[in-house]
Amino acid sequence: MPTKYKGTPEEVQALDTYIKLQRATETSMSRTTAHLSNFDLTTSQFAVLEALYHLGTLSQRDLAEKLLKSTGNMSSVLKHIEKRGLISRERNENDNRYMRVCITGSGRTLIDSMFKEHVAGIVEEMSVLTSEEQAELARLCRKLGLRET
Amino acid sequence: MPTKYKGTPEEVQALDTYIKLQRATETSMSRTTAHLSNFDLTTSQFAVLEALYHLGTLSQRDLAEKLLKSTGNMSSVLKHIEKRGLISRERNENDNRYMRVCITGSGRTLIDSMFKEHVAGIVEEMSVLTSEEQAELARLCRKLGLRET
DNA sequence: ATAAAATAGTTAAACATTAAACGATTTAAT
DNA sequence: ATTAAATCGTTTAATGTTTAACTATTTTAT
Repeated sequence: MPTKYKGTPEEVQALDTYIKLQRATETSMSRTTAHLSNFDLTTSQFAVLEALYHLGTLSQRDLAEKLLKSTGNMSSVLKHIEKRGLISRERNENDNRYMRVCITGSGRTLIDSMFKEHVAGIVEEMSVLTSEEQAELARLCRKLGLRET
Repeated sequence: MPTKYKGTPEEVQALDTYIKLQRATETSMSRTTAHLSNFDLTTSQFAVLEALYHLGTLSQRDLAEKLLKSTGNMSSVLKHIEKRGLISRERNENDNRYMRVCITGSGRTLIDSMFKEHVAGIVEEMSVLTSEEQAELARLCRKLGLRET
């Protein structure tokens, strides 16, 4: 998907890499999250449940930081999965500003029932790349995302 | 950001690569589109304008395919930038099902005024990678996105 | 101790996004 | 020619998302 933009070779390469990164990520994420609708989960809801499942109780602030989302977004997403009984919330007794967000038994059961399938989809998605290519892609992403060595 | 998941080495590497790809893309896209708010443009609105600017008149269906979005989404995004006078729409005379979406003079002027800055931001973002690294990242993304050699 | 600053979470407004139902138009099948 | 199927765009419902204003709580400065 080379851009139509006429620029210096440096600009053309940066734009080309940029758009390919964007497209590949979009399509990869789309393919690997399509099955979530079978469990009536949105990608955001799944991300929250998965974080709580693997990391344990977190505050909404910590969740927002882990997931790169705003606190307002957390309020909204948590409201839905709380209503469905997949998570529970209570005030932190030591500091009443904080909420302690926990995954419930029901939420844990749901993740238990589908996480293997989820991982299998990701392994399948990544299997077009060799182990060495995956390592190199991870390295380049780390360098790009952190903007540091 | 290695996952907590205990799996086979293949699973661990796939998950690690997957999450790094997702995070790097999110942060890169976030950094390179932050300036759009200076022009009262959302990323979706900018994507539409940029496509029309560089590709010329397109139908809403074609726009949706280029941008990997639904036709319902196109209806919504186009409504906003049409109201603002940045694009115009008319029915295709040969086939009345189609809309012909054009960027207006006003829309063109807006993109003219900020596209160089946009490109500069992307070049700056990508500049943490050498030219060879960018080429390799593009290659890996192409392979991953298309799921073909 | 008290006032100011900082922090956590909620809410509202605005826009994005999709799926599904829908109406309008065109094409294909017979 | 008529019917059936396909295609394009719109709308609605539901959810996601951010920013900014807001409340409540805690911490800091004096």
